[in-house]
Amino acid sequence: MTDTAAPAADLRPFTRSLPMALLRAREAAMRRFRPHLATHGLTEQRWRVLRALNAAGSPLDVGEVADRTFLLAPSLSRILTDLDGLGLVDRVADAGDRRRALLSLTTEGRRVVARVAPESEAIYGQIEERFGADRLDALLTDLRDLEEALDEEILSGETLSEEKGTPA
Amino acid sequence: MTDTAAPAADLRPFTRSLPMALLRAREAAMRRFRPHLATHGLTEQRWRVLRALNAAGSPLDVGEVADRTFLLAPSLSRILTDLDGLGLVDRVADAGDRRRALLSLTTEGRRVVARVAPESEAIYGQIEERFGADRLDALLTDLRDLEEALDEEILSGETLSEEKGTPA
DNA sequence: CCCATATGTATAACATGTGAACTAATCGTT
DNA sequence: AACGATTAGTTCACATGTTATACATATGGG
Repeated sequence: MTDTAAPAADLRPFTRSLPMALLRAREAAMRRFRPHLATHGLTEQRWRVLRALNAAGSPLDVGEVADRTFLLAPSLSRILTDLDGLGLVDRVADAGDRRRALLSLTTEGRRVVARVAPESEAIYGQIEERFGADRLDALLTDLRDLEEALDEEILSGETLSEEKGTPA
Repeated sequence: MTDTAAPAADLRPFTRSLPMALLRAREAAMRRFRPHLATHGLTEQRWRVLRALNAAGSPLDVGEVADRTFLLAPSLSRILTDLDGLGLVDRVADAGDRRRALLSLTTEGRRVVARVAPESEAIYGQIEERFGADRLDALLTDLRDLEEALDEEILSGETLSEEKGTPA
């Protein structure tokens, strides 16, 4: 009695679902990076943290790193404990605001980045080659546009009551 | 000692990283769906399983559902236990091949799909409206192309110099 | 000063992602 | 029929995602 054939509702097939398409494309890309990172004992997320600190050059607080790596605070908190334990990242309390923890790469952390970066960029080069560098560039622009379009005013009519209140 | 300013390596900034762009765009989309699904006690992944079974109309085995929902076997196994426990999905052993478990929606499962589908499609309509239906269509095509380009010969090729250095 | 509130970060609890090992059933060969 | 190899699914172990909550320090009135 549970295997009748009539669908209960009309739903867009997965092949036309944006979240599924984004997930699949991302997974196709990550399948190329993950084995490489794994040989260096890194996960994708740990690598994102190392990259962010490397690019910054100067210490960042946890919130900054969360924004730049697009990691949620609980995940980042665990990852920092791990990277600290591995001796790749240094955590020191901010002297001016002791709620903040300032993060920086250790010497060993920089060494790991220097070792992983070239091959990581090489893999990226392969992706550019396969899909076309110009087309990839256009895709990145589209994705950025999409993100901006979707991030605006996320719930219809819910908030935005913070406006100046001046009657129309 | 750990806060010198010179980056250890040249790395593409996150703003030009394909995996990050895909992740951010997907998250922007999912932020719109998640609250809706949560009000029905559904996670994104459970909803994908219900959709797949609904679209199929006839029972599917676990492997088929894994392929269609793009879920890995361990995740799907747990999710099926949950959906079974919730009374939304039925699991019966295949008579012809007793390794297989045949999955179908229960009556209650179909009821949930019928309840969730309309609003889910409405949210999708909002996304189309914001980004442009035609542009979204083109994006889906690009993403499909990208996936195909990256999935080719990744298993057999071993194109990358697989240096067997000792894992750090 | 004292307190209420806000902010930065961490922890808890549960669900999923990921790679590996495991179990049970089937298949192909002999 | 026996047996090794395959296949479908599950389970394990650990890392991350997601939401809610806790905790500490800062900040802004009274």
